[in-house]
Amino acid sequence: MTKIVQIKQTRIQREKRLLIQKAALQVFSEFGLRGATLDKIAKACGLTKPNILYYYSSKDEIYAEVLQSLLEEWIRPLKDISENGDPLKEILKYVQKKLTMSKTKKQESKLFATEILHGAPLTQNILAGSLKETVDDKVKLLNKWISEEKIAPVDPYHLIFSIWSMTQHYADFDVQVYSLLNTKKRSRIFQDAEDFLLTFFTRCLKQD
Amino acid sequence: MTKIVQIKQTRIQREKRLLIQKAALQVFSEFGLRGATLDKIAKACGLTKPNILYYYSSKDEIYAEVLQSLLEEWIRPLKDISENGDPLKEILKYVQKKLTMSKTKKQESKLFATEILHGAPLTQNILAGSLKETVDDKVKLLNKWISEEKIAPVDPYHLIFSIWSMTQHYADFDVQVYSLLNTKKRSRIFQDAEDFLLTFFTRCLKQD
DNA sequence: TATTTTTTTGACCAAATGGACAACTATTTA
DNA sequence: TAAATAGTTGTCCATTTGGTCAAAAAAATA
Repeated sequence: MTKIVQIKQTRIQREKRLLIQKAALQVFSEFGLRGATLDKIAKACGLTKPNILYYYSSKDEIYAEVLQSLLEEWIRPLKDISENGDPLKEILKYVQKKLTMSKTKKQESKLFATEILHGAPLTQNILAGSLKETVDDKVKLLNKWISEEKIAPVDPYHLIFSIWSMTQHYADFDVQVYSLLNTKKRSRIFQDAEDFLLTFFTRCLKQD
Repeated sequence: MTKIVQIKQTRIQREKRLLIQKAALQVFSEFGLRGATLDKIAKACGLTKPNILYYYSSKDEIYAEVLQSLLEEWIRPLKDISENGDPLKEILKYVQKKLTMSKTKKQESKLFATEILHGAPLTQNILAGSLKETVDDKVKLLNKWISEEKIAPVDPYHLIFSIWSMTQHYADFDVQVYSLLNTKKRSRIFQDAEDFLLTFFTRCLKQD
């Protein structure tokens, strides 16, 4: 008796898996892993619960896959900071990219935040692995720029943390941010945020 | 028939309610509202589940009370920014206070973050109410300082957001922060963070 | 078009969980 | 110390929820 392993996905499998992932991202980011239910995901994508379980063997597997595909995307922009560009410009470009992600990938940001907040049970190895590698690499670059007096001296690790926290704040804490701004400022929030952040980091890093 | 309403709490009630609140904070901050179970809370404080429900009528009520008492404490430091002190010093003092809270009140920070992240169902009115009042008040003060040229011009709302996000990051994302730092830097993380933040805000706000 | 394979679903199950309650114990008060 | 009140718990229940399964429907293939 041979076990038959399906290698190639059918068209329907590709479509439905994507559909489920999208719905799952939405539901997980709103309710967290434990607050999300298969029924909610099912409703969100218009499939039945058993049908979802035909494509994924468990809720946890869906979560793991959604998180996995998010993580790669999440780390990527950091890698783009280039040794060759103008140091300050490269950093500001990164800030802008992260801020844009907060605007356009709010669900992803929230899901990531929830995961880390609750101890990163599925992400720890990635944090300590490929993310740490990339961060260490960029820390070296930042230190080089500092020693060459191309940017003002700061702790590069904490500089990176500050970029992450300030930009992601606009996605993760959007409810708070919106609550505190009046209608006028609310409509130009990302514009204002960009102005603020660019000014901020420029003042802090500019070498005079 | 008269309905008897108990006004004064007994000693045991005070003690046990506090015990439950402490345990609940711990469990809620780790698992979120939906991930936390009465059994977990019961175990964490060494009481039985029915016993907990003798003091609180539901899980949601416990959550609401824990969150409520946290919120007041959370907002308070902002109020301490004084019109009378030296502007830059007042702001830096606030940064320091918030950073200290991230160190000593990690659970509170995480619980607050989770609540906001998931739409602040129980907090929205407070955000839009007393917090907004306080923020608006301080925004006025910051604008005054700017117009008097005592600090450099920045958007005061976003300045406040930046303080919140950067300081709270060390509590909420501790797992990530720790994963990325080596042992040596890990042990002086809050020291380094303080140095970084004070330098950062000084460079950004100093009027020359 | 007949056959095989993939996809879908209604009905069902077991475990987890929030909560009720009556009986019992400990504490307070008169 | 007796009566009243407050506190505690074992047991039970209903709902929610992750997941199963066999049978039906749809799609792909020969």
